[in-house]
Amino acid sequence: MKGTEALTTIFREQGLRVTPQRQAIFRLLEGDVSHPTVESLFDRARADMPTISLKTVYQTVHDLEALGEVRVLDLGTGSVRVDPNVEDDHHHLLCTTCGRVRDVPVEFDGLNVPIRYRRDFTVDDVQVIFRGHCDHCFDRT
Amino acid sequence: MKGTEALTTIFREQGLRVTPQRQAIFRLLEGDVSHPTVESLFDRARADMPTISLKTVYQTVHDLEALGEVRVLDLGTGSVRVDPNVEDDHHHLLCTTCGRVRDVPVEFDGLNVPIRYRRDFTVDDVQVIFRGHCDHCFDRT
DNA sequence: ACACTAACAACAATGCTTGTCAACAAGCAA
DNA sequence: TTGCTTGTTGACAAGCATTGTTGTTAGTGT
Ligand SMILES: [Mn+2]
Ligand SMILES: [Mn+2]
Ligand SMILES: [Zn+2]
Ligand SMILES: [Zn+2]
Repeated sequence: MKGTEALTTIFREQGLRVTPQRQAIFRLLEGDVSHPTVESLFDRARADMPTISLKTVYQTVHDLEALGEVRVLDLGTGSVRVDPNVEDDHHHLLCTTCGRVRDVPVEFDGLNVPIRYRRDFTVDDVQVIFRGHCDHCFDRT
Repeated sequence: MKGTEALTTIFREQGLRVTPQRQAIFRLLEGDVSHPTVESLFDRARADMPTISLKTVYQTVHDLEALGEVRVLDLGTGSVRVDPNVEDDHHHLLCTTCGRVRDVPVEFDGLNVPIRYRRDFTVDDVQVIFRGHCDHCFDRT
């Protein structure tokens, strides 16, 4: 994801307005590697802006997604995760106990559909989810 | 997934009761490769049993899942899919337009987390989703 | 400063899934 | 068979994440 100033320019170019709410969300997302839920962004934004609404956070996240500045991930945890890392092609490690998400770079080759199963189908995107437990949660079993 | 008679035995062994509703669902799932939603199972079951409730279908699907007879997949389509194919280790091809799901056998090697990213983490399961479009939907673009 | 209109907060509504509970029926033993 | 025990059913309400609605506010280009 680009920086706040760059995003400001991009938003204006698209006819989108840059509000204090949106700037707050830009700042929260910049460099965040935690893959936060929208709700958690909302909670953190509310610390500074008590009147910001959840809808506004959703709205801004979707706008960022439409501009390719974030990716919205559904890892099957019930709520969606926002990933500002769109620069590196990567997959995800998910702790099914605490819900923490970690990036995994794409280092394995050969991840594609065998040709005979590709028949009648065009693949646009591959999502890989490694599910398991981080050591912190593993110890507490 | 095992056959209806085998499932009947297994359910009774577990202290679960085998009702006409459950047998109807067993029959619907047997050999179904469409990865149906619970709602679609419900609709089909209702054809024969007009009074069956959606809750009952969810209940039975979850019981089957607990016994390892089906897998419940969340492919990010809004509702969950039921997969009676637990015999073959496989991944999925999803058409993001029509929602159709197809199996893809695991033929690629090397699908694992690079060692240095595996640190502090134990991987239990890998889910791969290939998203794209089937030819039928591709033509209508 | 002005006018135009996107974005805001508040609130209601949606869609999928689960909780509650009284009536029911499957399974088992006598 | 018969009756008892207990899991299951169906109807309805509730939960949770996300989106729709709406009158009002405020960002933007002029
Ligand atoms: Mn990521
Ligand atoms: Mn499958
Ligand atoms: Zn954990
Ligand atoms: Zn399709």
